[in-house]
This record gives sequence, C-alpha cells and structure tokens, in this order.
Amino acid sequence: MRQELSDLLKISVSALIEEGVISVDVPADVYIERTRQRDHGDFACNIAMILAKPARMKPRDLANLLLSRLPQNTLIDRTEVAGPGFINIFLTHDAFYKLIPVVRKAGDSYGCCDAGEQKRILVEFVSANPTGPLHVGHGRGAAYGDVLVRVLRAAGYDAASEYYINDAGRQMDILAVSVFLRYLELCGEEFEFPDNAYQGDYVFDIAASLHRDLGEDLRQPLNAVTGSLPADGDQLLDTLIERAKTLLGKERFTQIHDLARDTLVDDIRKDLSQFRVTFDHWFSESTLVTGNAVARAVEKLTKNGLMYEKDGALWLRTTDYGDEKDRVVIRANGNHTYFATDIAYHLDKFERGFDHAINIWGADHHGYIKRVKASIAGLGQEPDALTVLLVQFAVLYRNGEKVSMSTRSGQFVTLRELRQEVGTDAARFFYALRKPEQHMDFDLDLAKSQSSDNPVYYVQYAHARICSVFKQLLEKDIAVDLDDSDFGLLTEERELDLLRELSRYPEVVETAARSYEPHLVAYYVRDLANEFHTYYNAHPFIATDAPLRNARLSLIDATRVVLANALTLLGVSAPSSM
RNA sequence: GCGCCCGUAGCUCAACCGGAUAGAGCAACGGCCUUCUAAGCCGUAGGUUACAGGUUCGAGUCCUGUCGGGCGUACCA
Repeated sequence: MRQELSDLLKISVSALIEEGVISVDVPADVYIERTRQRDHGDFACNIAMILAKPARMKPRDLANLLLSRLPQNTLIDRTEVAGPGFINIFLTHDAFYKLIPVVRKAGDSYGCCDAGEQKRILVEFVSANPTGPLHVGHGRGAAYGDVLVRVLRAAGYDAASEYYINDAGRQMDILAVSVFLRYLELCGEEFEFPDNAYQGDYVFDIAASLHRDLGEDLRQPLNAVTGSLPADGDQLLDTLIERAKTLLGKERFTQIHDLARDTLVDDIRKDLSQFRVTFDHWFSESTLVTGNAVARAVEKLTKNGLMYEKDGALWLRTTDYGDEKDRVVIRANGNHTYFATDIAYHLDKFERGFDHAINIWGADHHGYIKRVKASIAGLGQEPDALTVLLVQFAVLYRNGEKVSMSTRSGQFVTLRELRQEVGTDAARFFYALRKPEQHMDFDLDLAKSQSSDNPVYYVQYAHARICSVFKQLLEKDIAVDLDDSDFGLLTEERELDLLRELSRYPEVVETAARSYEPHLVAYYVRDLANEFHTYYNAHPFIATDAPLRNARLSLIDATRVVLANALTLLGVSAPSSM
C-alpha cells in the first residue's frame, strides 16, 4: 500500500522534471510515512520539503504542483497540503476493503514480501560455551536471534541460523577436570573441590554416568592429582588439567572431555528446542583446528602481509583497520588464541557463500568487533559483510533485589527454570518486547506470575476470542458466507481503525527485517489486539442481519490471520481457546 | 585514563531513512458484564525526552561538551 502511493508520487516528481518545471535529480525512492494523527490523513509525504531547496521553490507551492500531476487511481480519496509542506493523503474506504479478501486468501503468507531478494544471510547466535546450562541472559539472545531469523525469512531473505560451539579451549578442559574430580569423589576419595572449578549438579551427573559405565577404570592415586597444588586459582586449575591429561593419557582425557561436551551440547539443544529455538547448523570450533582451517587462515593473512612475529608470538596487524592495538593469533607457547579460531570461523562463513553474516553477541563482547572486522578485511572480505548486533544483559530482579549471576559458581537462573515457571510463550514475548541494545530489567516475579499483567495473554486472548466467535456460529448453526461479503457495510470508525491496522502489517515486517528490530512485531501485534478488543466491545458480530454479519466476520477472520502470523513470527502460540 | 552502549511519565518500555500535539502497559482514580470469553473495553491524571550548546523549515532522533549508569580495555575463553 505504501509502495503504491510512493510510486504515484514518484510519477508526479518525474512529470515536473520532464516538463522542466523543476530541475532536480529524480529521487531513488519517495518516502511515505504513516501519520501519527488521524486528521493528517492515512499517509503523509515530506518530499516537497526535501526538494524545495534544490528546486528553489516554497515547499507548499511545490506540494500543490506535485498534487496537480498525481495520476488517477482508486486508492486516494483526497489529498491536502498541510503545515510547512506536508502532503497528506486520505485513502478511500475501498482501498481498505479490498484488503480483507487479500489477507484471507494469502493466509499465513500475508505480511511476507521479497524485500530481501533471497540474499543468503547467516545469523549466528547464543553460541554459549557448553560448560553449563543456558541462563536467562542466553535466553534473551536466543529469543532475539530466533525471531530475527523468522522475520528475515518473512521479508524474503534466505536466512540460516547457526550455533558456534566453543569446544576447543581451556574452559572445556576445566569442565573435563571438574567432571574428573567429581568422578574421583564417587570412587570414594575425599579432598577439597576447587571453588573455581565448575560446581553445577550437571558436573556430578556426568561423573556419575562415567562411574556407572566404567567403574573405577579412570581412578588415579589422589596424591598424584591433588598433591601440593599451587595456591593461585588459575594455576591450580592449569596444574590439575596437566596432571589429568598425563595420568589419564590423551585418549581417556578426551573421552571425558567429549562426554562432557556432548552431554552439555545435547542438553542445550533440547533446552533451546523447548524454547522453540532450533538451529540449521551447529558449528564446532574444534573442527576448525583439526580441519586445518586456522592454519589456512593464518597463511592467507601472512600472504597479505598482515602477520608479524614479536616476543615469540604471531600478531595480526588489526590496527591497520582501526583497532586500538594489534592482536595475538598464535601464542608464544604455540597455542592458538580464541581470536585465531574466530578468524578461521568467519573465513569459513564467507567461503560457504553467504552474502551477509550477522553475529548476535552479548554486549560484553563489544571490544572484539573491531578486531574481527579487521581480520575479515585482512582476508579480502568487505568488513560490512559482517554485522555484529549486541544484546545487552538483562539485569535480574527478584523480590525487588538484583540477582547476581556467575556461571562458574553455579548461581544463576537457568533458561529452563524460567521456561518451566513462566512458559515459553510468555518468556519469548517478554524478551521480544525489548529492543536488544536497550538495558533490560527483568523482573522475575512479574515474568513468573501468571497474572494478566503479562502482555502475551492479552494478544493470545484476542486470537482466542475470534476463534470462539466462529465456534459459536457452528454451535448455533448460523450460516456464514465470508467469500461473498458486502464490505461497504463496514462503516464504523472502529472497523476502519482495525482495517488500517491490518494494512500496516507488511510494512512492520519489512521494517523489522531491514533494521534487525523484531521487537516492532511484538508492539504491532499488541496494538492490533487492542484494536480488535475495542471493536469487540463496541459491536456485535453474530446478532446482526446476515449481510452485515458476513462483512464483520470477514473482517475479524482477516484479523485472526494477521494475529496468528505475527505471533508465529515471534515464536508464540496462537491458542484457539483460553 | 581511553573506547562502546544507554539515559523518555512514579515503574517497565515504545516512538517507522530527522516530521506536525512524544505514546503504551503497570501502579492511581472514575465508569462498563440479563447480549459473541471482563485474561476485555471506555475515561481522568501523569513529561523542560539527564543537562548545556550547535546543525535546519523542523531534533527524543544528527554533531560537540558535561553529568549519571552498564560493559570493555589479556600471549583468558
């Protein structure tokens, strides 16, 4: 609808240029916006004010001239020039009426468009270390990423989702050692469990399954493991890792390591799946090492003259691309850094043929953006081919008090816990109502409460109400013919308001996709529910004569379709009864 | 110190490439169920958009500075 109006005005501009009345460049796109106030019409256009200066005309005069060249059409009822030079456009009722059959016929594809031109986009999100269950902070990234992927697809992008499994680093070794220590406890050993090893119950569970399957095969003399450890926490863990690797041998240490990883990845996958978040790919960091991708990336950067050696380490000259300092890729001890696998990973993404890569990171990682973009540029890619979207942490409040979280100490509210207490629908909608870069206060008591404060019920209720109306019709055996309705009977202000809202949906989806702001869909669907509830309270659907009844039922059926579509984009269910 | 993000009603948050009179929900107050689900609707009240400048026809939105909050500044992951 907006596009059609934009095209009409573009013809006006072109006409004036051709006639030689004004001498300006043809604008690529004439921007039309929804008005905030009803008496400004349905749409407004500021093109006259933008072109006034280059055309050397007064904005209002130019606006009138543009209107005089507007082509004939059936959409526009009347136009006016207002304020400093706005062109206000009032649409005909027919322009809205014809939407009803369009929506009902399109069904779940209403709102979809081809704005994305099927460009291939890879969206990587969550990517939490598989060293423990997901917490509510990951939930925010998961909800945001998943809805973004759904919105991108609806807007015509070929979007794929991916989870990057950080399974090649020290944290995983610490997890393996934590499991090993719990295993020794199960063998009857007694010692002080390091307080900076992983404390969670899941560590114990993995150890228990090892003990069940292998008995005491992995048992080592306690003194060889925990004897005379360094006092420093980090050194203590590193020493334990070394000893475990030596005592068990590489094969058996890897066995524990992989069991821990697979158990946790599997747990995360199930957890996310129940949160209705599924991934197209699960990408393992360790395959970059074993598959030589890291070496290949380093080689490529070396060939491009961006690597140098200093103090025994290999550095990437990221300062060439605006980073504050150069970064180490290969440490003096020969180990690759996390950054090294990240470089290889992004090289791999583009080698897979994606036009664009989106990374959704926790805001605490913002310091890495420059260096990753630098490495992409160093590999010969356009750095803008990567967009990093930051999700701010949710600060949790319980009983009015801030909840502090630490994965290592095992003190955190898990996503699973939230889901089970709040429900997936409410949790997802709660997250979806906030734009990602906004700091978020997450009130656990409110989210966990089943009260009507939670806006998700408000929207779902609107959908259920419509379904209920149609159920009533069946029960009362009232004939309904939605395909032959006289929409001209829909003259109530509330009906036109509702239609106007329905017409907005495709624009919302497209804007949400283009700006990576899926929260717009959440706000839209709440507004739509509000329009419907207002209508519902003001006018009867069933207890009217047949022609009006059919027209009104067609309208609310179209509303039902859009409510369901928007909820689906948010990954929230649309119940037919509540 | 430097860098990034943020600052909008009492609280939580919106505001469509910069547009006209900044909007919702919650909390407060007052109304609406013999009729399709009251998990609903209608109304009232609530604001110097942190502060000070600047850019222009027009700024919550862009620029500069100040204040306040969060995060980051590793041969950690």
